Amino acid sequence: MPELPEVETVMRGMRASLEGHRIISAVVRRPDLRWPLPKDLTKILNGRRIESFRRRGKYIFMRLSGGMSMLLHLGMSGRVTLDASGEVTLHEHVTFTTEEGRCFGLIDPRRFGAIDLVPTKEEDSHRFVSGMGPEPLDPAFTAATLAQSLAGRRAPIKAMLLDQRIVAGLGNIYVCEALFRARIHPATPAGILTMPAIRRLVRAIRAVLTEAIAAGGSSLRDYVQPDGELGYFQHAWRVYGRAGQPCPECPTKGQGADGTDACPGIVRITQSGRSTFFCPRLQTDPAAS
DNA sequence: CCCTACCCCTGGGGGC
DNA sequence: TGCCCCCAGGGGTAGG
Repeated sequence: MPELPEVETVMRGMRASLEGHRIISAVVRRPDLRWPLPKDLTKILNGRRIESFRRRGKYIFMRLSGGMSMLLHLGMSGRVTLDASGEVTLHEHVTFTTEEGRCFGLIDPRRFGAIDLVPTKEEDSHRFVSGMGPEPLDPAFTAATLAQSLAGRRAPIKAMLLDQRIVAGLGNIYVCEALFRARIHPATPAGILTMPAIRRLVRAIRAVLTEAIAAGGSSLRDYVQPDGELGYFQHAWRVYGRAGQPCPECPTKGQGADGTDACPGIVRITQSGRSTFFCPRLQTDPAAS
């Protein structure tokens, strides 16, 4: 679940309360997450100092003393607790304690999340992140590079943007929101997008992610910030989860002298098994005209 | 290579 | 109240 803004928020929360701490215990209650946890996780982590944090796409690297990094992925339902009392809750599969007296744990009911260890020097060649596309908030992510990645592709732009090899960190919510802001129909074959459309798309992706991070992410069923605060970007969604509701940017009702321009409201369709939300009036389908 | 369908897993919500 | 079906933020793999 958590997409880039939520992962960024989680990472910042961890950084604020854990940087500089020394891990003195790691308790594994369930090793069977998306992949089995490293067998000697506890032994390897014990005694290491938490030096810094880094996010790549939807993954968090926690850099530890001794040149070791712990890689963390939250899957669909993953959450990090930062609980000074150390109280363990249901589905808290791993719990760490620091010398400074703080506990942090991974809660993940669906267990699609993952934890792995990698030498810090080899972070970028870890199989989870090698082959990942550019960071969308990095200057290296431009209309030119995105156009190059989309050239010749016939898959819908929605599916392309969910592909982490094209651009890192986007998920279902922010792809829907970015396509709406860019006025692009989600079913448009990626390769036929014009350069102006791709430029709008890059701007829209940057804007929606930046705004969402500033809001502390979107609080969904499972996700809250590590400090327990709620992100509030879900109130800023314009199309996601709003099927049947009026489009926030179309005139309401009875527009145009003959009424032909009326907006039917936000529509939900299914693309490769996942829900897509869009405004059929503003996000025009090139195949329909 | 490209693309779709399906699978992993648990829980919440709506309809009956 | 209970049950059953659908749905959910991700992503890897198998197969056409």
